[in-house]
Amino acid sequence: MEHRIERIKKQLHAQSYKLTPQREATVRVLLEREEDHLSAEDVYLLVKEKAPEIGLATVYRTLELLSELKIVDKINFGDGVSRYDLRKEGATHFHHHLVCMECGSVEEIDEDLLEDVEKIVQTDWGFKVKDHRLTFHGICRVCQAAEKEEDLEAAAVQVNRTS
Amino acid sequence: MEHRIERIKKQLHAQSYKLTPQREATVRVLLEREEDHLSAEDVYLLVKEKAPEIGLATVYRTLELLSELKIVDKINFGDGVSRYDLRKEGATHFHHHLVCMECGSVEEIDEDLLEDVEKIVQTDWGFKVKDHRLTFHGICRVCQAAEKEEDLEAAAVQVNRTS
DNA sequence: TAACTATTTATAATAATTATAATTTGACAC
DNA sequence: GTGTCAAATTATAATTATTATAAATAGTTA
Repeated sequence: MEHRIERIKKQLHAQSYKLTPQREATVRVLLEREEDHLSAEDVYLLVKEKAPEIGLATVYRTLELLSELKIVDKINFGDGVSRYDLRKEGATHFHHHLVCMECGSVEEIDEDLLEDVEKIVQTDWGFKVKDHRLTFHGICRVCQAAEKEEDLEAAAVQVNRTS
Repeated sequence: MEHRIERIKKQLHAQSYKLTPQREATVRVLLEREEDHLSAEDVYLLVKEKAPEIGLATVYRTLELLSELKIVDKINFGDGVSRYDLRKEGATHFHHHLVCMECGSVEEIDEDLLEDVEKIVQTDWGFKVKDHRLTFHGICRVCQAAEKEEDLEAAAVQVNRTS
């Protein structure tokens, strides 16, 4: 944790930004909740626990700054709120997401998976790829199991009826 | 054009929705500007030219409806506005986008390209993929050429100076 | 024609985000 | 240490996109 804070501090200093207490508190929240996909509001509420005097605008500005420095990625899953996602250390690309259409859960995929596709885009479309956003919408493992369960129960009812 | 309107009319009727004059005007705008990625506001302004009495809320509702019926796809390029993109006739998947970080242009890719990746996601993550959103951010062909141009000019200045 | 439902309009409300002005903080010169 | 300055923050207002509400309209069926 401290190590990553240090690294981020250096990244900020490299662009002559400071790691103010407010910014540090924000980064800490992001590190602690790395698995989640927090909205600015979410971050604000969590940061307030550490630094109650912080303002919402500061959180927005901090997230914007971290986003410009590619420390976090800003992503939108179509619910009208921007969410902020820490980039893994050393990752050159943004990771992918699996959004469940049933339960709304969001899973991350760190593997690249797009190397071949990006090559095709570069050669066939002449587009120099710098970054990507890939999100799959579908049914997660858990909800698939639940559906199967329901189907079995429905089938059982059928059998009871006809027998 | 008329043929596609007819098809959309049928798709609406199949779910017992009607193709009202307002809805038809909206669909016509989307068809005419198929290459663009219009926001609700953009659509509203264009529809107003055909049907000046239409209300913004109706446009929103219509786009929402078309989106539910998978006639259009709602997409967000990170500028805080939802954009609406007609699905190609018969397309089962949403097409991909190339967003230029220099000039902001948006190009479309109709090829699927993700078949292999989706297979991997299904088998390795147990996630049943229903749809996807893939956007590449980078430099388009035109801006790359412009950059090369600039580099050449800069080099020429160097040569003039040192000679 | 009357009754009913879906749709639309006009407007208000909400929610997310950004801008503004005043204040605070921290670094550096003296 | 004190004064000065720029950057950052706070509190608040403003803006923007979107959604909700109530009344009016249109189209359909009995």
